[in-house]
Amino acid sequence: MNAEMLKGHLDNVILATLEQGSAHGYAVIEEIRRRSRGSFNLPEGTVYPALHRLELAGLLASDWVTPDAGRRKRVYTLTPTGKKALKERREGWAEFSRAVGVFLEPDKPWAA
Amino acid sequence: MNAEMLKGHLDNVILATLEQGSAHGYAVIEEIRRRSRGSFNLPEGTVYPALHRLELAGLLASDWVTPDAGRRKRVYTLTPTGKKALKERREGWAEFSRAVGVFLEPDKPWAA
DNA sequence: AGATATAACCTAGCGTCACTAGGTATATGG
DNA sequence: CCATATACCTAGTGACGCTAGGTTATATCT
Repeated sequence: MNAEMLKGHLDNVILATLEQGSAHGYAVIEEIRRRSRGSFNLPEGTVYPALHRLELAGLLASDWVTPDAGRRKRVYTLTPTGKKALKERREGWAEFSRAVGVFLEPDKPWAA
Repeated sequence: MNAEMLKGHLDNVILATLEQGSAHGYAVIEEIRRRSRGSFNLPEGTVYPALHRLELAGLLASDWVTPDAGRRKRVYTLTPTGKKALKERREGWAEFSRAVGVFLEPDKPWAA
């Protein structure tokens, strides 16, 4: 599974991760690795810019949190716009994966 | 369904299209549109460079065909290397779509 | 005859984006 | 003291789908 595949899908994965609850960047990376069972082991240089992009686009909001121990964390939360976007992107993914499946999943009946 | 999604998947779609039989570039475009039921309506500037790329990589071979009427066509055929690559890429797609599904298909049981 | 449309090919340049590689700061365990 | 893990950041690179423009050939409509 090469890295190029993720292009255009990373944002959706991040939004879906934060749908389960707010989290800081590093935790997002770990949660994506966990839920994907290791299929998505994303470097920070991939995720941090994506988070900034999504905040700039208004789909996420962030708050700096200073814990008693350890360094500052930036906690991201899905905005209402982000929730709406996620819903639309789910439909986009459904159409996309269905279409690709026609070509790459020949065992399925719809592969005409 | 935005265009960025296709990145890293177009090659696989093309290989799978030519698995059904050799075809020239323009026909590949039409066949992809047909099989995807219009989801993939790809411009020539997307498909032709991809075909050249795949031939350069040894996954496709091409022959110029001069018909009685009309202009010359370049007919592409899957090479043995291409067939093997397609098989691997099918597995890559299976893993990828499973992993994304965890995030974007919450109705499915595996979405833990 | 001229205009338009479709089939069929091509490529230079653009923008997006995941990734590499490097940096900073805080805490813990050997 | 040094390595490891946590936690953040960004400049630059490379890959690639797409835009926009071009060429050649046949058919159709005015």
